[in-house]
Amino acid sequence: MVSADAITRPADASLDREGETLRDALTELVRVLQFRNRDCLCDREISATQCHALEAVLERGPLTLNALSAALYIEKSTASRVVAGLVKKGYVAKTSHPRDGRAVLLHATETGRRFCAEIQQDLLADCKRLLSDFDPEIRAAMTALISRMARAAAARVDTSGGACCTVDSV
Amino acid sequence: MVSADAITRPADASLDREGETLRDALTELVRVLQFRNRDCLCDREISATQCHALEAVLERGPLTLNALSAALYIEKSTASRVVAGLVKKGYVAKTSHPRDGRAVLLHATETGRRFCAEIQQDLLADCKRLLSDFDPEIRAAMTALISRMARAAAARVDTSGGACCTVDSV
DNA sequence: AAATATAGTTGTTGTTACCAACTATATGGA
DNA sequence: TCCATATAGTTGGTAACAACAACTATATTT
Repeated sequence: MVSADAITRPADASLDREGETLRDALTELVRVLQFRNRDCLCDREISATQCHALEAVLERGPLTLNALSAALYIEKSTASRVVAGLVKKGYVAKTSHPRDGRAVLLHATETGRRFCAEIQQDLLADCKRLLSDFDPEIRAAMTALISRMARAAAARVDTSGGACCTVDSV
Repeated sequence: MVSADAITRPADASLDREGETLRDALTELVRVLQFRNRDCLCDREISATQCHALEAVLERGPLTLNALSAALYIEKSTASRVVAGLVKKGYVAKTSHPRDGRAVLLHATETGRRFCAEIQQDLLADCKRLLSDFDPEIRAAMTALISRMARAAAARVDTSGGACCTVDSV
């Protein structure tokens, strides 16, 4: 359906069409995944943001709060409270920074590590189910590309402190 | 549903690996897009959810509140308040349902339509910029995949009105 | 040593989202 | 017909998330 036709057409037309498809699909996907995350996580009494924070702490080693807030694109005050929740649940521990008395270093606890692994396992199963519909070669290319897309999208985001514009509520 | 042994999977290891990549990329993508949406929309003093609701009303014609909440996977009370915001801003109008005195029909106003088109245009530009980095054939495959993924993910979500903790799909 | 900058915390507000309780209309059965 | 039950939306209450602002405590620079 897309193969020969798309190539003979002007690149612009297919880009337009694909852009629309992508936009709509991404909109829907984000919405669905938000929902799925809520659904999957609330069982375990952890929120999506807390889960992201836990993952970030695990993946990127000991982190300061500032680094975490940058990684999640959220304000440091939000990060502070999210982390407070994780600490209360025993998934994350704070230690003081060896070289900076103001700063805090966040570590995942062993419980936190196991807990996160469980969740990751579930999400992995979900992703594998999704992927298993596709041919192996295509699958590999596509995952690589989505990954690249995520990075590209991330790169374009202005992470300057999660600053928004005027939040003038109507 | 097809049981695992009914299908011969030649590349289980690669599926594992790709599943992980996909999971991580999706996590990041969702986060980035949430942020982008916030950032892009707050300019215009509309929230992501309100925007989704407006889109849904536009795309699916006159909708009842129940239908809207199903489309967005949110509780009807949430939908009610989100719509209240849109009505206050003049983007959506309520009319009474011709055949059901309890129900309400939601229409987008002309202002709402134009407003949504603007936003969609911006997001489209964004998606096109993203896509333009890739080769046309790959691009097409990628959009198709994301589109399909969104549908697949949506299909697996329990849309029974935003109910939480109904994880049967693991 | 004083001024300035930075890391986190806390106060406050607004949105989103849930569940529960409620009102008003519809529908089905006795 | 009339009452019971179901359904469509709204409102109350609560909690999480996320923003900005103001604050404390430590670092750094002048």
